[in-house]
Amino acid sequence: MTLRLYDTASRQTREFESIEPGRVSLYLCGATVQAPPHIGHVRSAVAFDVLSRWLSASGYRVTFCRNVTDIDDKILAVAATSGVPWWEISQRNQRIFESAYDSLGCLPPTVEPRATGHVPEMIVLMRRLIESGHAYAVDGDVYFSVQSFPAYGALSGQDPRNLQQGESDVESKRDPVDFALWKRAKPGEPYWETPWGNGRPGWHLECSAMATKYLGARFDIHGGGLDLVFPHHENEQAQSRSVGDGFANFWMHNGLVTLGGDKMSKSLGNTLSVENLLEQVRPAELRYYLAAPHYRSSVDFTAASLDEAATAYRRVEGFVTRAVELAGVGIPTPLTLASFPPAFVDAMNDDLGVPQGLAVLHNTVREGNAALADGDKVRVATHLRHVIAMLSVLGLDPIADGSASGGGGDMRGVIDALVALAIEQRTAARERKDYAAADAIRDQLAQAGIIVEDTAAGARWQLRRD
RNA sequence: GGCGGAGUGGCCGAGUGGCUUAGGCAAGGGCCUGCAAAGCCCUGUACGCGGGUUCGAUUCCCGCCUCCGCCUCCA
Repeated sequence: MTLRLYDTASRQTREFESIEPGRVSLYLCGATVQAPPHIGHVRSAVAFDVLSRWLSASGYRVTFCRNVTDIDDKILAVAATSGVPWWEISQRNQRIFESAYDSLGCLPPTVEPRATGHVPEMIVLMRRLIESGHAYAVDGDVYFSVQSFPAYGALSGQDPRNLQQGESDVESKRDPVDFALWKRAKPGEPYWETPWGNGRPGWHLECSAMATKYLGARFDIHGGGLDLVFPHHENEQAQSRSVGDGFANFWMHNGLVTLGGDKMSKSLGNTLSVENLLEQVRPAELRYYLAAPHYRSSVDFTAASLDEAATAYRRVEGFVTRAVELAGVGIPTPLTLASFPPAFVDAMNDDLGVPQGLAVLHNTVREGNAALADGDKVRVATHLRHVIAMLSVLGLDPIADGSASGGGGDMRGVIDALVALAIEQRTAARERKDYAAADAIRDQLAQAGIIVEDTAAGARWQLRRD
């Protein structure tokens, strides 16, 4: 089976064929850096990171562009109320976003353009739009004329005539459904010079300009959260296609994270910050939680389901830890489709069927654990390779996390020696059947956060993970 | 009002016109263990409601109920 992906525009799962053989161009709407990331932001990042990893494993060279919206109304509003310059707000939050992406194992995009760095490209696009009659300038504002583009609404299934009232400051628009490409600067606001006056980029325009600059007039996949389909993506497509650019071939949208059934968003004030969640679980556990449900389904966050995901991940991690102890780590090779169990490949090729893929993963772990119990090194190694490959596509790597070596970081050597001493005494106690003494040692170690387990090959230990 | 999505066993979460009817978590039983832990084995027959099509529907069709998203900034 070859890769099939759900395309929002055609409302069906279609066979994926890249425009250029062996290469995939992917654009993802990143964040408006008005505040630190919440769990919904990173869910989107994780979903498209998995896509990007799967495309790579499938043999494509992926050019991944994820933008940063570093100027917009919200950022200016934060700046105004806090007294901090807008560029400091953007830059600070962008750094926090990047460190969140990083800690969750999202590979850095090929390019991460910022809106304010691409004003010349936006001016070029606006000029093309105005000259072709698809846009008009009024007193420094520039608007897109929706009526000039008959295909408007095709992506989202919206009929412009049925839209409820649009933006409030409509007096200068020719038609209420027209949207701003460029916004005139109000007194005291930052601005860039254009032939139509001083102002700043509209949100929709910047994505068209940046996607086209880095990926070309026509590219393979455009992604984002489901809440961006209308109006943002509809508008991007209208801007680019009305001047003859092919724009995105596939539109992919991840489902939203809800809290108590309601969408999590800044405007509702019900966000859960990544920072906060990472106080409750380790990054890999949060990553597992976010990656496990299908990317298009919505996820209703509860602390219990996050916990459950963490437990499930530890089961997999436990296998990797024990398997590495027995079989060692093989030399890492680049992933190809041959690196995975065929059932996993089928699952992923079917619109990134991570849930079914996880079923394969857990079955492989169970077989691996059985092989471990048999002390069958060859079978253990085979299953370990598969498990590591599957985890890698999901952006999870217990070995690099240090978990597979029991944790402890730089102090590992010291701790190892100390614990070995205690375990030696406990083993001696067990041999003379002084179980009270043996259990006392185990309890004391447990209080120090060290879990001791007896196995056929002797006692092993690891740091408690909670 | 318009457009779209969802309701699955105690919970999370896939999927399918019938075939061994995912997977995880939790629970109970068993094996292993000095006892644990981890692991392995076994158990659990669910698909919002009402009709219809069919030999047979959770899966298709119709109606209904409930919930969510978008139509304004939003991953």
